[in-house]
Amino acid sequence: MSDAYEGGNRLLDCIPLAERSVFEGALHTASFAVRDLAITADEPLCRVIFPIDCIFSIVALLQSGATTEVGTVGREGFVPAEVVSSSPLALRSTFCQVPGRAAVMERTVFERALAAGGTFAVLVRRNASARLFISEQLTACNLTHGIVQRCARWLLMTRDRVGSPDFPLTHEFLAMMLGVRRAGVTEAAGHLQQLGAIRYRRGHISLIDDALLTDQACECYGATNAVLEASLDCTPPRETVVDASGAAGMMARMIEHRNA
Amino acid sequence: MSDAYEGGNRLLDCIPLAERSVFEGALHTASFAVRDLAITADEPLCRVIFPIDCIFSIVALLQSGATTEVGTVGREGFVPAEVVSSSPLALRSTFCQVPGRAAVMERTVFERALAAGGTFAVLVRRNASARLFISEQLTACNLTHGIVQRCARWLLMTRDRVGSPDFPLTHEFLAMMLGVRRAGVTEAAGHLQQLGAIRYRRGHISLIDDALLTDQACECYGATNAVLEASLDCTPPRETVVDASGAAGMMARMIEHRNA
DNA sequence: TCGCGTTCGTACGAATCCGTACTATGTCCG
DNA sequence: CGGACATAGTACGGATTCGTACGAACGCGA
Repeated sequence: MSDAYEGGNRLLDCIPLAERSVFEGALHTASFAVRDLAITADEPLCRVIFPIDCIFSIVALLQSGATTEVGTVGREGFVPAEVVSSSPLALRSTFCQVPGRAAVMERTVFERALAAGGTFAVLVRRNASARLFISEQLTACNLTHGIVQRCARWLLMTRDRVGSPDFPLTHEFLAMMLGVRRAGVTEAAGHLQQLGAIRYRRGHISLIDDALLTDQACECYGATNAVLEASLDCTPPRETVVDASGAAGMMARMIEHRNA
Repeated sequence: MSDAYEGGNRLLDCIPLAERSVFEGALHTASFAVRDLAITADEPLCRVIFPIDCIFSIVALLQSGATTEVGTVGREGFVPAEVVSSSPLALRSTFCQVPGRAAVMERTVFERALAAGGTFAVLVRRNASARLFISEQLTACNLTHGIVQRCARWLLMTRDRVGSPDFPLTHEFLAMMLGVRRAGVTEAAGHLQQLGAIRYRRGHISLIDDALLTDQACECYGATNAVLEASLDCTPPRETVVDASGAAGMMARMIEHRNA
C-alpha cells in the first residue's frame, strides 16, 4: 500500500537515474479502487499522482448534475495538471476509473523537483501542454463526431493507458464518460460488436480487432496520441511534435478564406 | 505598426515595473486584421503575442474540413500557450477574430523572462493552467448545452475580452466559432434579440441587456471567467482560485455514487 | 439452488440540430 | 442610381440523440 516506487509510470521512467535523487525516497505507491476520489476540486492540492497501471478521469460537474469526463490520465502523465502553476487549490475533481497502483509524491517535493529544472521539469511542462492540446481536440470532437466514433476513440485511448485490450467497463460508466445516455452506449457498443471490433460481456470489454476499431474511431484518437507520444519522447535533444490535424491544409484554407 | 509597448495587456501590466527590464525594448506592438493567421500549426514557434485590444481564436481543423474554435485569447493572456513547454513547433493555428493591436515578443526573450522566474513566470504559468481549465469546461459545454446557451456564452466572453458591448460579428463567423450551422446562429441570435438581450444589425452586434443575456448563457461563462480573473490576481501573496462549478456538490455526488 | 440486484437490450415519441436551398435586405461601389 | 455582393431570414425533410421506460439475462450471495 505504501511501497517505494519501482517504475511503471512512463513519465517518471524517462527521468535519468542521476536526476532522480531529487525525489528519492519521497515517492510511494498507493492503490486506487474504482470511483476513488483522488483529487477534490476546491480543496488544497497537496499531492501529485503518477499512475502506474490505473487510470484517472478528470471530470466537470455541471449545474444540471451531470458529470462529464474532460480529461483522462494514465501511466503517461500525472494529475492534477494545475500543480505546475502553483495553484494552492485543485481546480477539478479527479477519480479512479480503472483500478490499480500509482506513485504518489508530496506537492512540496514536486515543486522542488520542478524548480530544479532538468528533464523532470521539461517532461512535466510538455505533458501539461499535451493535456491542453488533447482537451482542445476533445472540445472539437464532442461537437463534430457521433457517439460511435467517440465511443471507439475512448476505448482505444483507454486501452493504450491501461496497457491491455481487455478491461472492466460498464455501459453506464462509459455513458457518464462520454456525456451521453446509457442506452446510447449500448447501441454504439452493439454496433461495434456486430462489426467484430469488440466483445462485451457484462461489465467487461475486450478489443479484438484494432484495425476495425480504429476505422470506426474518429481522427481525434490519432491526433491526441501523436502529441502525447511526442511529449514523452526524450531521446533526441530537440523533439519534434507532430500535429496530426494537418496544419498545412489549415493555412491554405485560412488564406483562401481571407482572400475570398 | 512597430511602436514600443505602452500597456494594455492585462497580464503584462501585472508585472512589477522593476521586473520589466527583462524584456525592455524587446516588446513591440503590431496590428492584426480579421482572419490574419497569427500562428500556424506545425511551423516554428518564434514569437509570443500578447493581445491589447484584439482577440485571437485557437482553432482545430478536422478531417471533414470543418474548423472549430477550441480557445479564445484576448488582453487577459497570450498565444500560443505551448510556448511554456518549449515546444519548437506551434501545435495549433491561431488567427485574429477581432482586429486590433497586440504586443509581440520574440520567443527567445519570452523564454529568458520565464527562466528568470518572478511574477512573469507565475502569471504565465497560471494563465496556461487557466487555459486548460477553460478548454475542459468547453469540452463539457459542447456536450451538454444548446446553441442558444453557447451563443450567449460566447458573446459574453467576447465582450469581456474586447472590452466593449459592441463589436463587429457576422452569423457566418459565429457559426464557425461555435461549430454549428450558420442558420442555427440566425435562429439563436433571433431568439436572443426577441428577448431584448442583444441587437443585431448586419455584421454588427450590441449587447444591450447583461442580465437577460447572462440568464440565457450557460454556467460555463461564469465558471471560466472566475478562473481567468483569479489567474490574473496578483495582489495577495497567495491567490485563491475559485472553481465556480461547485466541487463540494461534486464530492458529495461521488461519495454517494460510490456508496450506492 | 434460488432470489435479487446489476447490467444490458430494446422501444418510441419528442426535441434538437443538420443539410440544403431559396429569398430578402443591407451595403458597397461603379 | 443601380448592379453586385455580402449578410441575414426562413423553410423542410432527415438524421441523431434524448428522455424514459420496460423487460431480459447474467452473476453474486444467502
